[in-house]
Amino acid sequence: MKIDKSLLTGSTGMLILRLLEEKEMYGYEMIEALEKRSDNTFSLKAGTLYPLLHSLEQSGWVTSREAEAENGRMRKYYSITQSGMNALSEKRSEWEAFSGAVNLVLGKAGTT
Amino acid sequence: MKIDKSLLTGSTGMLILRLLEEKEMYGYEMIEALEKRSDNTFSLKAGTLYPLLHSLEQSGWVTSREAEAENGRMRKYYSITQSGMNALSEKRSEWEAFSGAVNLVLGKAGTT
DNA sequence: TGACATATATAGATTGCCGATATATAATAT
DNA sequence: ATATTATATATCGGCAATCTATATATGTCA
Repeated sequence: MKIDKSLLTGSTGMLILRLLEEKEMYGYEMIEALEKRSDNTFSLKAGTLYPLLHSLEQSGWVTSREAEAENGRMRKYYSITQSGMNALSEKRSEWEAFSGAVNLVLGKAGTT
Repeated sequence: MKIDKSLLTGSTGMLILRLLEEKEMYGYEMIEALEKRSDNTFSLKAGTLYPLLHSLEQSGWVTSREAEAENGRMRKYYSITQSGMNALSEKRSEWEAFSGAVNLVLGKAGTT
């Protein structure tokens, strides 16, 4: 099914932080990981991700290092910081509250 | 808790249609109803709602009629159309897919 | 009378994401 | 050898959704 893009708004940063909570990753890798882990529901665009990573770094939620991959390519690896973990935790709570409230309005039972 | 506004993006139309599915309502009433039914999580602003209602009407998903309330005030009552019900059903499915995918990435169990 | 709640409306600003485009290298196909 | 595709990062312009601020008008209460 085609998801209205605007539904995604605001949650992308949280999803990226969540990926980095598990392991260090580089941008391109995140796009594929997000697609796979969401059962092909999300396909984050490069034009969305890279600026977002820069803003996450500016916020101090992630740090980056450049490194050469086995194949000789240069990649920029991102890791989550402690501050980023706190932010993720906060965003998780917001998501719980938000989705719970939507479900309340929609009239679905037991989804808090 | 303070919900990041951008989380709401794209779902507001669905929530309004959902309210109108139950009964005819006027704008101001919807703001209060949404606030109440979401446990004070959502507080839709008038500057968001009224333009949204106009666009829902333009899409043919709602119709409006002006009527005088008991107190003599003029109100604009909105009702959902058949086409609006179809749209709501579609948006519900999108919401299920979207929130399910977010929960997949977040790593919560059993939230499809 | 003045303040506040009710009720609808529009304009301007902000934000988040996408599409398009650019650059560069590695892998694969012809 | 050369062309195409996949990998990898990046920026810019634009659109859509929401908010803030503002405007207008009426009813209610102190």
